[in-house]
Formats: sequence, structure tokens, C-alpha cells
Amino acid sequence: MTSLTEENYLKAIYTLIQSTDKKASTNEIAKKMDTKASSVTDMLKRLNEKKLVDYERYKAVKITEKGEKVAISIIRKHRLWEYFLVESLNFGWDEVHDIAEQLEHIESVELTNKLDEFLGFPKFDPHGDPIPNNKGVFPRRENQKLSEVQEGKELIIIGVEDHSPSFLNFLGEMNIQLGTELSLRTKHQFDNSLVVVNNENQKFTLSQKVASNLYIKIKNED
Amino acid sequence: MTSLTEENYLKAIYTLIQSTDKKASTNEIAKKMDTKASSVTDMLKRLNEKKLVDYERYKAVKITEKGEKVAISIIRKHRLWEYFLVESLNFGWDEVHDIAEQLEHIESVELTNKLDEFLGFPKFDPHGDPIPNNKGVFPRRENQKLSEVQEGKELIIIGVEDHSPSFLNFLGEMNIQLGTELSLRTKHQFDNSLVVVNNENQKFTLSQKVASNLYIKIKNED
DNA sequence: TAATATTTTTAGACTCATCTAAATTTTTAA
DNA sequence: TTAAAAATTTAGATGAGTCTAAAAATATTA
Ligand SMILES: [Mn+2]
Ligand SMILES: [Mn+2]
Ligand SMILES: [Mn+2]
Ligand SMILES: [Mn+2]
Repeated sequence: MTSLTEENYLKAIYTLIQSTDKKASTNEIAKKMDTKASSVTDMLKRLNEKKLVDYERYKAVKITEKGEKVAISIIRKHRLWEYFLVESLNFGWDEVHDIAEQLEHIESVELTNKLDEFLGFPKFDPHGDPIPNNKGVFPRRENQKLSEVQEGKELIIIGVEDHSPSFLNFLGEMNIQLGTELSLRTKHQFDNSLVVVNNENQKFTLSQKVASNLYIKIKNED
Repeated sequence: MTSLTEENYLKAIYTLIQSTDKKASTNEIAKKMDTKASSVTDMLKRLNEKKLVDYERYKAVKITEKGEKVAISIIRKHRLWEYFLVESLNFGWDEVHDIAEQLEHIESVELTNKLDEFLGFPKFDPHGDPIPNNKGVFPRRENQKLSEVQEGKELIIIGVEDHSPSFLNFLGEMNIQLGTELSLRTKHQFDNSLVVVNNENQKFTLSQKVASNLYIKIKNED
């Protein structure tokens, strides 16, 4: 029904619209897919034919409900497989993305749902990203960034924005993972860098760039 | 390196040669792959280019060592995933083949080996087929068929030749699965049908066709 | 051995997905 | 409000994999 390539385009278009809250442009899609704008135009025509997107030439593209369903199903599979790879097979969270890129295209609703059940219906993947349920509904995640927190607050790391192995490795060296609790001591006005303390009373500095790539939840605030 | 299609051809060629112990013909491959002979010829040229098979026009084809490695790796993945689907996700043995056909092409040696470890290094898949280890070595399986057994013998079902859902469903109705123990009472000369008794003392008849699709091990014979 | 049947290959066309180069449309800004 | 810049689309080509129809090679059998 939908080819592997079509699925990847739909996922890209869906996440682009999601993150910017507007229609996706040909160039944006090309950049995200690491391909040429002309190839994107070709594909948009095909996806439009199949009623998976709403597309008119020279106008940015919108995803249809039908296309959105496909995209969400791919995201669900990607995140469930990542969870499996980390929790069952003991991969590191920096090693699973590329494998999940392949596994997300395995076609079997039964498989996806049985995997979900086997894993205990996890709500978030190893990077803290919400896993849609079999109806396509995403669990809610706090979307506050560490860079937005006030001095003196205690917080828990609940997700990462950047999924690159280099960033994840860096966090590993800092001993930061999902669930890590930190206390924000100082926020330097000059460069917005943060001084934080962890549970082992280790004190260290995080740059504004790092802080803006970490999702957090304030402790003792429900 | 090798495309999904190439991998499927190599697997087909490998198993054809395996089962008939001679080179594979274009027509045989076409039949197994459910495609046209002309498509097979095209592919054989390409595989020959890549040194994955030895092929000369009008001569039947042989697989190279390089090609064999690929084929065995696909078979290893296929059988490990089938084991996972049945043992971890509770699929029936008649439901897993098509999903494994997809999963066998996931490319990651690390994934395969971690899956193997997670499953406890199984030696046989849910149909009793041997799973090659990470060196490509197959464990040995008794290859005696139920149709070759003498009257009066006690035996254990250890594998099936036919993997089709219809045959597997039939066995399910007969309460036969891997590990089932049977005692062979009578062998009718007329049609080679067998009368067997199971552990619950149920007596039933199996046709020659059924018996020749069941691998068995004689009890009390090591 | 010659005719016939079967197997296999070639020729040519099609689809999907991609690319480069050129043309067109839209946006920006002088 | 034009001219330049940027974004987008079209035109034309390529490669993988497939197909049908026709040709060529091989195998069978009279
Ligand atoms: Mn990922
Ligand atoms: Mn993730
Ligand atoms: Mn199978
Ligand atoms: Mn099997």
C-alpha cells in the first residue's frame, strides 16, 4: 500500500508540521530527507494522488488524516522498537536509532500490538519521546526545557531534543540519563550557562546549548 | 551492499541447491521466487557480476562462498526472529513466517547477535529447523521422517518439512506439535497410512503425505 | 538424425525513486 | 514596482527490478 520511501516522506512531513505548526515547504522536506527538491516535488505529486497529502504546486504541503495515520503508525513502531532494543536487548540509547529506522517499516499490526504488550505498554521511548498507543493517541509529556528553569529549582531529566549519538555520548560522560535528578544552582547571565549539582553532589556546568536540548520536570510539582 | 531482492534470490538459490544437491536452474528459481524466468536471468547476471553466484548463460547456477555467507545470514535471522515471535510474543507457529520474511532483512550484526543471546542461543526454530550460529554453522538435526519408521517404535516429533499455515493448522487440530510423543502401532501396506497413539492414549490415523512431512527422533535411541 | 518440445535468453517497455540542469514562479528588497 | 534572489517545478536521464513476446539454445523422442 505505502512504500518504504513514501512512509519516510510522510514521517518527515508530519514531524516538520508538528514542530513548526505550519505547512511544510519543498526545501524543508528535501533538507530533512537529505535529498533534492526536485525529488521531493515528484514524491509530493505521488502522495497527493494517493490522498496522503494535500498538495498544489508552488504551495506548501499539508498532511491528510489518512497520511497522518500512516505517519503516527511509523512513529509508534520506531519508538516501541527503540524501547525493545534498549530494555530487552541492552543496547545503549545512542545505538538504537538507525536500527529502529529499519524496523519501523515492518508491516504487521499484530506484531506491533504484541510487541507493545510484551514491553508492558511503555509510554515513552529511551529518549523520552511519547509512544502513541494503538489508537494513535500520544501520552502527554511535560515540554519544559532545562534552559527555561529558574535558579534554585530541583528537576528530573525526562527527555532529549537532540537524538544524535554525539549528544547522547556527551550526556553519558556527564552521567546524565533519563531520570537523573539535578538541582539548578546558578544561571550565568553572560552566556546562559548553568551550574547544576547531581545526587552524588557532583557540581558541573552545562552550556545553554546543552540545556536547551534537555526536557525536564520540576520536582515536587504535580 | 546486497539489496533485499538480491538477498531473497540468494536464499532461494541456496535452499534449492541444499535440498536437491545440484545446481539450480532458471526455471526452478523462477518457480520458487514466484516470478518470470526472464527476471531470473536478469538477476543471475547481476549476482554473477557481484561474485555472489557462478553463472554462465544456459548453464545452471552455483552459489559462491560469498553468496552462501549472505544466504546463511538471512536464514539465521529468519529463524531467530521466528523463535522470538513464538517464544516471546506468543504468536502461533503458523503465523510467524510472513513477518520473519520481513525481519530477516534487517541489517545489523549486533542486533542479530544480541537477539540470539536474549533468546538463550536457541538451536532450532519453531518448526524444528536448525538455526546457524554466528559463525554460520548449523546444528545437526536428525533427518528421519515419520514415514520411514518401523511399526512398534516410540518417537518424538522434532520438525516439519511443510511450513504452510494449512499444514500447521491441521497438526494443531491433531494435537501434534514439536515435542509431541507418539507410538507407531500399524503401518498399512495399502496406502502407507499410519495408526499412531499419543500420550493421552488417543489413537488416530495419519496419511503417508502427512507422515512424510514430519521429522522425528526415535525414543530411547541416542 | 531430424523434428518437436522445453528451457533459457534477449529485446523492449514499464514503474518507482532518484539525479542534474534548465525553466518558471514566488519572494524580497532596492 | 521593478530587478534580483530564492524556491520550486519541469525536462530528460539513469538504475533496479519487473513484465510480455519473440528468438535462440538445449533436451527429448520418433
Ligand atoms: Mn529514533
Ligand atoms: Mn527515540
Ligand atoms: Mn519461515
Ligand atoms: Mn521456520
